[in-house]
Amino acid sequence: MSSFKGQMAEYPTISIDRFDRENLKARAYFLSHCHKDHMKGLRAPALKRRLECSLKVCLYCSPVTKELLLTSPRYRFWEKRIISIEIETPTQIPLVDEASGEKEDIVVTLLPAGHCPGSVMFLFQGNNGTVLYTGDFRMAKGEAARMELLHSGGRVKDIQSVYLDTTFCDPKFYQIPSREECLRAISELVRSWITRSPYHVVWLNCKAAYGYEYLFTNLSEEFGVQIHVDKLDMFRNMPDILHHLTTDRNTQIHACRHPKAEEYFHWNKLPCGAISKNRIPLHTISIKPSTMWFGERTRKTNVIVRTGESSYRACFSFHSSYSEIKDFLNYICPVNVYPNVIPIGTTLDKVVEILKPLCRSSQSTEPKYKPLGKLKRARKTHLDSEEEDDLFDDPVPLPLRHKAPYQLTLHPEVFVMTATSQNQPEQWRQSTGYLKAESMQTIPWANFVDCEESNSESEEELQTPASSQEDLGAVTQQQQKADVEVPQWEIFFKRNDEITDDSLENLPSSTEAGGSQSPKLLSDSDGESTHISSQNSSQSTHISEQGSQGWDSQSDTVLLSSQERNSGDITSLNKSSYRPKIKENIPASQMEQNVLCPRNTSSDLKHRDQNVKVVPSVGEPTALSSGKHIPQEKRMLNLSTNADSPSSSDFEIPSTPEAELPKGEHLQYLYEKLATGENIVLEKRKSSFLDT
DNA sequence: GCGATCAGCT
DNA sequence: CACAGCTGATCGC
Repeated sequence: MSSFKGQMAEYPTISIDRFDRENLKARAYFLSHCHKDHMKGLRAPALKRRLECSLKVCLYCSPVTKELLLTSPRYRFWEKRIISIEIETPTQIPLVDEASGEKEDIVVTLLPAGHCPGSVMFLFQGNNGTVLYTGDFRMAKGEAARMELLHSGGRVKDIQSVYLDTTFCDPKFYQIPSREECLRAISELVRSWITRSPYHVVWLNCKAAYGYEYLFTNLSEEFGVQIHVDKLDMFRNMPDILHHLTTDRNTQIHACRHPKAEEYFHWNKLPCGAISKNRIPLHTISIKPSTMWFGERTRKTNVIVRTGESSYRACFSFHSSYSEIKDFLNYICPVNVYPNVIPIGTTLDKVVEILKPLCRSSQSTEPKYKPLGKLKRARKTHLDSEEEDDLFDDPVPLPLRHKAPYQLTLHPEVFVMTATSQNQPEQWRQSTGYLKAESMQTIPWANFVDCEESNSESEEELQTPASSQEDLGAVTQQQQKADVEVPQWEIFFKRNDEITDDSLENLPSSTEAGGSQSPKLLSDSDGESTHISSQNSSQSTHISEQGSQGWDSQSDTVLLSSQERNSGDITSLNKSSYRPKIKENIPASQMEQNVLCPRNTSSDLKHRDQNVKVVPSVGEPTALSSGKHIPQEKRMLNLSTNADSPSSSDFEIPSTPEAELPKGEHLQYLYEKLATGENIVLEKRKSSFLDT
């Protein structure tokens, strides 16, 4: 639960994720995602009054967050005051004190946070330095290195402070199984059940919160059935989610809810009341997504745990694990870090004690070595100087700014005038790291999941199902093709530890992985659940059978490697495909928007290499960022036919660092590619614009 | 009646 | 396991 008070030391005139008390006088508001604990005061009378008395104060958030927020009537009054900002698009925002007229500008960039639909981190750049507010986030190891806008001139930006999601910043949460690992396990459990008969149904016992959508969409995609939910109104403009959901109870996968759901389930009744189909009783299992973790010295265990005859708990986390948090912070290496969350059972001091050593101030004055090239951290950089670095002044060839961001200036008054078009963006960039199952499997040898799950009921499905192997093959090909077309520039950001970790050496061959070496993902635990968090006894019984097998029998490092091995998957998962789209509606306001949003800021900010002199139209800003340049008509076709959203991966997003580790010759090849990468990328960019 | 807060429960 | 959020009780306006 966030204990962030809303204000950052560097920019106290803006408020983020808190809207009460001192935040009532903020010059601008920011909402990182649509979870209630980040919306405190957002619909309180005090803020409502503030809004009525002010002409300029606005709320800034991602397009998806805006849509979700405005779905609720209680927040409708914000409608004219919300300005959505495209992901990864540095945007200048005026901060005006309406009493004095005093004004300063700040540039904000929204970065996908992987927490729930629409969730973002905010990167602020202004006169008081660059700061990053993470909101709630889940980022896999190595993922920060692939966020282009965290970099400048080939290096990590000089970030003064990070306001960090420390929900799991405790060594006991050392590892949380990767998203795709969990998804795969759940998927296999679902498969093992619903393929038995049309009367075998699964109830996903999810909490009332955004964040499970990628589970729904992936299961729906995989099994070709829609997920039954209570409400889908909020997704009406996000076909990629909407098409996987239904309010029709006649489906084999349910995620509906009811206050007495548990009681219902006890009587074999679904929360929606369904109990039979064609007068034949349903056979139901429940799967409850829960956070499971593994301490540093805890052996890996199952991702799915059986908690009753028909009840399962499946690993699922919206937040980064301890090691993911540390990896992230270590990479960013800010001067200061401020925890947003003090997990119960720990203290601010303890959290800071963990995090401080990863910050610059506590490290040697020598710049930290990063394989990327030399660091130029020593110098205090401001917006200007920071962005002025020559693209090629580093020893290693540097990538282009592939995602050359647009720079917009948003003025509230402009927004009001363009509210109509703002409300109907035609294509959204999903701000969360959502994924399709296929997209996880980008690298052939990274694909064996260290864990296969088997239904304890009987069938030992240790082998990767044929279907997923086929998927894998297809994706792999695609990815390899992408590798050729797109410089995998992030390899230059690869850290030493990533390269030298044991993920390569210990990576089982595919046959190994598919065979006896696969640990179980599932275990019976009827009633007890301590085996997951504890490092002891009861767990070891589950582990022991794994302990005699291959890498699982190795020590802690191997345990960790299972996570690392998968982290790349996470990335591709996060980045690749989940892009809810707003239905197309590109009105004349497109032009209007171009007129109303003068691109007058690039010069101010000297984002030299990011300085694209085109303002995206409201409806079509992301052809570039989504890495696709499908003619508009085609895209519309896509929308109207199938949500089979172009599992379009971000063309510039590589897959896993671990998975991606190229062999020597491949590396050489990539370097060569990089040298010529500019043209490729520029062409893509241009064609994107042309498409609009 | 509404909001804020807290306990209880998932 | 913790999370996110609901319900219901209580209190104050």
